Amino acid sequence: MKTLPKQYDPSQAEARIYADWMEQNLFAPGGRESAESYTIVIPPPNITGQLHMGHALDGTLQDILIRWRRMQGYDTLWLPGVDHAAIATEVKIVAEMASEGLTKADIGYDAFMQRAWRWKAKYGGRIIEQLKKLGCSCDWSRERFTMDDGCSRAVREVFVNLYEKGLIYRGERIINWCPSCKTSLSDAEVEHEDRDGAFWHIRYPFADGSGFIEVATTRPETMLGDTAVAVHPDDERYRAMLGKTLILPLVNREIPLIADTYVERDFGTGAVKITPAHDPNDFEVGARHNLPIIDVMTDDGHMNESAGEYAGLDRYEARRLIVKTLDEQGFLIKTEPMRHSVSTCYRCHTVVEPRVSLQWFVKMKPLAKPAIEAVQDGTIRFVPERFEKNYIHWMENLRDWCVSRQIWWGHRIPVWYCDTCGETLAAKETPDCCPVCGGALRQDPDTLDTWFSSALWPFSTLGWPDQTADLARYYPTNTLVTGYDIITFWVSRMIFSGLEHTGKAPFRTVFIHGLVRDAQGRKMTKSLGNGIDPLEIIAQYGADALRFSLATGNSPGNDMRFLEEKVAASRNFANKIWNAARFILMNLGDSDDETVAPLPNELTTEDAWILSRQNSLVREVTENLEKFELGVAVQKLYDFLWDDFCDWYIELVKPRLQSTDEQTLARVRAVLCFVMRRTLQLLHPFMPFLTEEIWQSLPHENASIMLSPWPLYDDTLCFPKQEQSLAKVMEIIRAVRNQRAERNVPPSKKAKLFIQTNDPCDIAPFENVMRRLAGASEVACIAAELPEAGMVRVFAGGCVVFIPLGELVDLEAERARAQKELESVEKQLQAAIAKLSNESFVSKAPQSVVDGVKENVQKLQERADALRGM
RNA sequence: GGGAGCAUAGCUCAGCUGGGAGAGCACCUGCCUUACAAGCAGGGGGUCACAGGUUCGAGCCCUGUUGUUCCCACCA
Repeated sequence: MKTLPKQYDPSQAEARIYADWMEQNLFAPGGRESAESYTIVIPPPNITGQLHMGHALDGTLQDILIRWRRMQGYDTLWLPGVDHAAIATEVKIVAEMASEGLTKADIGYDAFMQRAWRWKAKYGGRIIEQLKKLGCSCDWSRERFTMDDGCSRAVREVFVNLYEKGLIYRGERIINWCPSCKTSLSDAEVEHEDRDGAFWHIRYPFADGSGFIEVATTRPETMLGDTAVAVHPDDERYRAMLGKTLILPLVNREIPLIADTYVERDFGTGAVKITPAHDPNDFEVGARHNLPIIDVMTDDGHMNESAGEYAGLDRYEARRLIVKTLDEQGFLIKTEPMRHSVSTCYRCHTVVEPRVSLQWFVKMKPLAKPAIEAVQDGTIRFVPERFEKNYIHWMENLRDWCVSRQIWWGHRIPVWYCDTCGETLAAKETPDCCPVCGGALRQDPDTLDTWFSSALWPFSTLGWPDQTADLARYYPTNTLVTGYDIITFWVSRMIFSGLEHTGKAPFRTVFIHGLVRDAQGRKMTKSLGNGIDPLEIIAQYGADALRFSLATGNSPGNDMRFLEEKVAASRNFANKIWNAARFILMNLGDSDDETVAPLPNELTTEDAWILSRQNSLVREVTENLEKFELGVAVQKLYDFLWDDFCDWYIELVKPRLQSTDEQTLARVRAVLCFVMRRTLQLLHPFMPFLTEEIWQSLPHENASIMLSPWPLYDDTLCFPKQEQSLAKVMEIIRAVRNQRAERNVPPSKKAKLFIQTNDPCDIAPFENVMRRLAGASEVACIAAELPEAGMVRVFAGGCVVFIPLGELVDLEAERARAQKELESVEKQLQAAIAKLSNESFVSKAPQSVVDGVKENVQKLQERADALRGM
């Protein structure tokens, strides 16, 4: 006889089991040529640090899906990898260098890149190890990196293709500039937050001395770059002044007063200073009016030489000084406090500075159209559906995508310039010399937005642009699992990229989950220091417990709070299953160790009951998984295992396990093992380690539970009649327990049970069970009511149960209790009768509902009659 | 300025296409009943935010209100 320790110890089991899976190469697809494929590509974690709880959730959900599909027989591929996370990583490396007193300029490009690759090796590797600890069954042989050779090739291919189609262009535009990261950002990479600021009203005098015009601004330092003031053409207040010239205070530059419909008459003073170099709207106004563009800032947020005496000052210092000077010179009219939106960098949260510069852009309109259609026509489906609206709205309002970045860590833009003849060349392979004049070439120094390569992830990782076997087999992928926070960054770009470059949508379903928050509902962030390390949780409670608690009570698209108590509860659940397995093992005969016994031909009521319940469970869990209702599925598994199987079935079966009859024993053992095995299979995607560990201990056919087939609903295991019978028995036991507990009857004190029933055959086989579970000394089925007084009388399962509890029975109290119960029953009865006498209810409600009420009336009636008899 | 989510037991949350208000934790009572005290049995606790509406019937559908969170948006 095998035995297991009393408590499940994940820390000793998990590493061993994972190593075993790897040894047997169970994660890689293949060997199922005739099967349909099922593919998930991992949202590649950034190499900036380590796994956080969000990754743990993301990984758990993917692993549940992939393990389930694998057991269903699909040829499953879960393709892992990590993302170079251009800006984020560069910022980290620069910070690390700063702590050593070094800068990028100090060490130069090559040394910096070496350092970055070392960083990648270290942190990329760490993240992979963490995913393994979680139990993720990725095909590690296909692990990819967004900057590996294959992905880099795909990036060049895409860039050049887009360039040749005219969908990528270089132009001088106003873009978002992060003065801290010193690079351009795309619109998506800018966050907006409301901050308290001020609205400064400034006097701009006319050159001819005929007074002044009042402008209001939140960023006075940009006035140094003003090249006009604009008013609305129909604004009566200013119409007469149009065409006049103003003198820009502090700078003494002459600038025109122009008219443009962009100006809102009701806002501020109705007169707007126009700074084409530092405001996107002003840039457009400037373009319409041919205004000069005067850039007054440097790339790190300081004032440049065009700022005259303010040159060299930080932009905020310059702001203070300018306001002060304006005030001193009488130009400042007033300062009103104003809360307004400022744009910040999504990586470092520095206030972004709009800036005119030469950048590469992807033309979005033509790419967005098919990407919108693919979602509208259902080619791609979001779960939950509501995110489709988000996505479509965003795609419909896209501006061109600024893809060039002024940082080193990333994909170099595959464009070369010939300084000799001025040729610009976009090429997939690095050219030797200018194809036009043979002169020397200089590659564009910029790199690409990190999302440019992530956008290609579903196909670049499968070998594209080559038509590889993997690409043919596993692309398009099936399910993309990710958080709603990167729909715009990533999901949308994968969709239009997939459609444009492969002609196919990259995935069928986008399964969206929410954020994992802390116990107070706050986002877990480094600055708050409220992050919880998944590895510590795993070390303490086990990966299964973590996975289980992340899956439980989590509904698609909704945020969840992380509570350690929940993990503890999951750990308890794991231990519960462990002990159920222990119990089964203890009761197996020596010969049962290795052989899987078939289900017996003859089933007892409780056998049929548990098999039937489980059969329903199989159907429901499968349906829930198909609908991505993972949280519902896992709850059902919990309820079945703990309540039905442990609390009832195992208890019901204990008397039979005392039997000395080999056949009886064999039958119970077979059912126990069968149910346990099948439930483990259903649970395996959620708790892979524990289920494998137990699977190995029990008689089993497949070498690993991973190789076992997903259970199927089985018509021959459906026993509604036995389910009903057992429900009746359970109800009786519960009612008796309740009465005993209410009266504080000590467990040692047994009492005889008289059960008045029309179907004694349903009850008789459970005499032993009732002795154990209901404190019965013996059980007698009777046909008619017992005339004797001094008994507790309860109604349960359509029966009346009489319990002689001797001196514990207080007749008066019994009568009072009966009276109270009668009142309640009559109330219910009246409500039910009223329902039935409602003509429209009877005619309009479904028959099954009406029948249910009728049945209920019958029961209540019987019960009321009996109660009146007391 | 648009759009979305959430509001259910003391806490954290489930609740699929309308018909029984639920789970875990916490709380109270009694149990070391030879699988499990990380356990067993029993129990208390909810006008399902508010107000209308649709329906035989609403936590669920519709409208509005309040509170809250988030996304999008170039009003200086």
